[in-house]
Amino acid sequence: MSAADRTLDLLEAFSESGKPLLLPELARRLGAPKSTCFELVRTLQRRGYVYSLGQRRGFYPTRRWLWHAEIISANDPAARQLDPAMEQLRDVTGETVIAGRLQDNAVVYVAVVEGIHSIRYSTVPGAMKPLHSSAIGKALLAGFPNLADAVATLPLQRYTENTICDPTALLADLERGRERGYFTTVGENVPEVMAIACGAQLGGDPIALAVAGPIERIRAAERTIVTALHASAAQLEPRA
Amino acid sequence: MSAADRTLDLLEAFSESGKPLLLPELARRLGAPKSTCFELVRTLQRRGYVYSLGQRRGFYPTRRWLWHAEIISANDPAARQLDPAMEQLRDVTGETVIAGRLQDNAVVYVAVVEGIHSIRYSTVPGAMKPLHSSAIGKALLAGFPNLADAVATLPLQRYTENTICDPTALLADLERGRERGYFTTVGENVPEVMAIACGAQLGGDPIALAVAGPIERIRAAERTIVTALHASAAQLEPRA
DNA sequence: ATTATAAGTTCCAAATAACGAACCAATGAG
DNA sequence: CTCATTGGTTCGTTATTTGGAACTTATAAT
Repeated sequence: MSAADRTLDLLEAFSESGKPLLLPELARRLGAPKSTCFELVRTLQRRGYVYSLGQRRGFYPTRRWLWHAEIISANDPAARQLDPAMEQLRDVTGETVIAGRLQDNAVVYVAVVEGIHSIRYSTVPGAMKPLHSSAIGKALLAGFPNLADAVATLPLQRYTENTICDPTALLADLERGRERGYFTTVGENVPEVMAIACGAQLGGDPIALAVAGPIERIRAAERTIVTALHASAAQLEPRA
Repeated sequence: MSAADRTLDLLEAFSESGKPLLLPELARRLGAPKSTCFELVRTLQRRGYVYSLGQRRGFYPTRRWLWHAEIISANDPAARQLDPAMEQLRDVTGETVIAGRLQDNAVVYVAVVEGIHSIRYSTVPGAMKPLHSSAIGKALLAGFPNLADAVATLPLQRYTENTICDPTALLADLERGRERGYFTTVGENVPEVMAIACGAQLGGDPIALAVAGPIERIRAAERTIVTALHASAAQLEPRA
């Protein structure tokens, strides 16, 4: 395993633990020997990305990560493309708009623009959702070439009474989505929440856009939302 | 050079460029062969930390960095130690309080608590200052074992008419600071701004605390500020 | 004080990633 | 349409890093 992976593992380990870690504990979390972690920590320390709390009091990442990450995020060209499209979508629908992409057999929300209603679907960038019970997940799944195989390997865990846990039913649902050009979840992941999604391209990578909110409001505006979604998706990749 | 270093180099390269980079350009910035960068980018892409803008349109880091960095920074125990001490210092002095550490022959502000006056020294965490013209820089310099050599290698760039650009004069100033236990700048970096700083330890790493504001106010309160600074510095490292 | 425990550090053989060159493919110019 | 340019990708050898065990040092308990 590469040291780059190790570095990311370390970042995630501290992000998850939320507290300083001692070398053996870090080693346990990274699944690496102490000596390897030692070397890694030493490198990051030399570069000012990790500091020591003192002898036997553990290590912790510095704000240098945040510093660079903020600058990078502020200049993110994807966000520059995405944000206008998503804000327009929010303005047309009034509902929360989400962009998601695939990551390790799950959906990760890469951008969120919250709706205008006080009762609205509320979430954060970075949140992760299962593929089979989120509208974005379905839209992304539908892009798979060998769909049946993909579906067969998914856990299809149940989240609500509406969750589709049967592979055949899920395939049918996806097929229906493909035909009409959009995908929905109706309380399949979070009760009371309905979302409509369609696939899009962001710089070659497949993503999906979704509009989410209370079931009644979304269902009532389904036509409008679908039209707006398709327009936004098309707007994102004008040259594809 | 380790892949961990390479990963940090990449983060910094994107932070500095502020725009997507093509593989050859990235390789140039990292000082590494294309193939190495390719492998690195591929790894980061697989982990969701970098995305491709599309064929020949370059790569860019995702918000996943920000996501983790924010969580980590929110739980930073150094900030937890530092913030109370700095807030207390702010309450006693009424002025802006800064904590800084060394980074690549410069001071970087790691934490800032702004003062209560409407006319006050105002800055942000992450700001960088030269060693020879900032109070924090002087306090950190004074911790160097071979001080004369260190001073000799510094550029000593002029910022204001008060900036000390002569190595001998700077050494004398530092020596005076060592004797009395605190360091000052009086309009040497920013006109009208005076700061008083002293060294401290934060988990073994040397840092410095400073109180900064308009020259007259700081000078008038010099005694009070120095006492409060020493108390805070001692409070930070109770067991050193 | 003494000892036990566990963190931090070093070392060397074995595994792995880095490097450079060569190759493929997409864009843009003529 | 063809060709030149250049970004992206692969491959095998070389050099590094990794990983286990052994060692040192600091804390905690007796």
